[in-house]
Amino acid sequence: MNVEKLCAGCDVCNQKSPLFNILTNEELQQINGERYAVRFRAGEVILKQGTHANNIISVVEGFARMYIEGHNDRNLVLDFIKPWKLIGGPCVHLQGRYTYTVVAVNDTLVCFIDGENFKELLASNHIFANQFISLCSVDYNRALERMVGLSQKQMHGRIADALIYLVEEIYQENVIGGEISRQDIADFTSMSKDSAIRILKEFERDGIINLEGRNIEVLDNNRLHSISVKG
Amino acid sequence: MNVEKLCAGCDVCNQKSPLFNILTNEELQQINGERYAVRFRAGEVILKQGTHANNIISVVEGFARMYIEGHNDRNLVLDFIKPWKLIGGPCVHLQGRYTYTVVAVNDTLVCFIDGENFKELLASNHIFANQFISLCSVDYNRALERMVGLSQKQMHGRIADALIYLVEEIYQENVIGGEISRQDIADFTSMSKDSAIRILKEFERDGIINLEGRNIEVLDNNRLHSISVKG
DNA sequence: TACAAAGACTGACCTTTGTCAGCACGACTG
DNA sequence: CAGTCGTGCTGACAAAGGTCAGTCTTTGTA
Repeated sequence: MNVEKLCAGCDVCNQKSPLFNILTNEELQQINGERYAVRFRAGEVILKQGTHANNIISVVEGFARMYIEGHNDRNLVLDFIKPWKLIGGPCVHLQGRYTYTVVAVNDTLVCFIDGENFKELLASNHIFANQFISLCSVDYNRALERMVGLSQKQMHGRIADALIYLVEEIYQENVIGGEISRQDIADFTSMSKDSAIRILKEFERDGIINLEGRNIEVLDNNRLHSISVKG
Repeated sequence: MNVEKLCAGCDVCNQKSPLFNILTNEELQQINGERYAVRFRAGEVILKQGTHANNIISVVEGFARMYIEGHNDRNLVLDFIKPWKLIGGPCVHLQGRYTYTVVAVNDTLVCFIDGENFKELLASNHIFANQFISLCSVDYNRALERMVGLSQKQMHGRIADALIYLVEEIYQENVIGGEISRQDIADFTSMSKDSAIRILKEFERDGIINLEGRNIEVLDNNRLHSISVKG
């Protein structure tokens, strides 16, 4: 596969990635060295839980799902991934295995950045390191927040949280697209698929959302927020 | 209060803290500058969720509980804190508010390190920064693991996980001491106090543990692990 | 010493959530 | 065109877990 076709090189491409914005051309070439880009088709595994964490990946185009393969064949969806999400930092840093799997939902273009190169860059540029720590901190705080939500809210609140997150953070419009299945929503909110469907239908009957095939249109954002708070 | 009585200064004291081990005396004086130590009595709030995150705290002596104040007056215990745990990194880095509360369980001696000094040290010593990122990564991966456990395992598995963690990581002996109440265990495993008591009693009847007042003695570690895996 | 206040414990009951079986519908495929 | 596979959807039922009221211990304290 011709990598150059996919990506012109970090010094051009990464102007778009906010984290890489501050780097000089020399620094970009440092991570560009062993970098390679791969295009994944929908459904393909980008990164597999349990494999050795050699690379930090940067999502350039497309849409993916990041989840933990948990107990009793159940998955816990951690996040839905858009550009320019950086994945794998913590695992690479511990020189361990990836603790989650990432799968392409749509066709997705991904850059694999060598973990050691990335670490060297962190060591040589402390502003970059500082920004990386901030990114990790955001992820950490979000994980704590979800931990509380998943363990303390009941189904209505969890579904409301999921819809709010998808609408406000991921889609940034009122319609959640057909890429996301009912099973995805169930795995994101940690409930059975049947229960997720039931709650969605209930929300539809109450005029909070509108279901058209797989699409979910949010009609009453305020009510959703109030359900989220009530738990 | 005379701080010097509590702590002789970082250049002496922090030989014990693994993270601060690698620092030179000059670097230690840099964080020692605005550092102060405070002794908390059992039950006192060391750090309150929602207050401005100015300090990174390092627990020097004692035992504390770190929890999130969640929904419907329920708490989620994130961790039990021994020396030399460092707390507050992510929150300080985002220049935000603390997202959790830390309360002394026993009398506890704590060092408050100025967040800005700490960040400067991270910027000037990349080995230190690297170790700090590793610490954060461990916390992050642990949070993910707990997220899966709390949301996918049922009560027996969650109690087993809690007991294993307390015995192997916190107490490092077979007896979990009376500092930890049934409510703490309930808040750590995200269930009601009554349910936690029920499961503990059941484990006692099955000969897996022995309850003597508040103390919990683990008799059959293997069975505990097998319950943890089964979910 | 006696009383009060916490915390541990138990049983009965109720709510939430999962499971399972079955149907409907659209998208492939032989 | 028929078949089948994946997914959405529904109702009946079962299991898990929370709530509540009340009792029993322990501990601290006047």
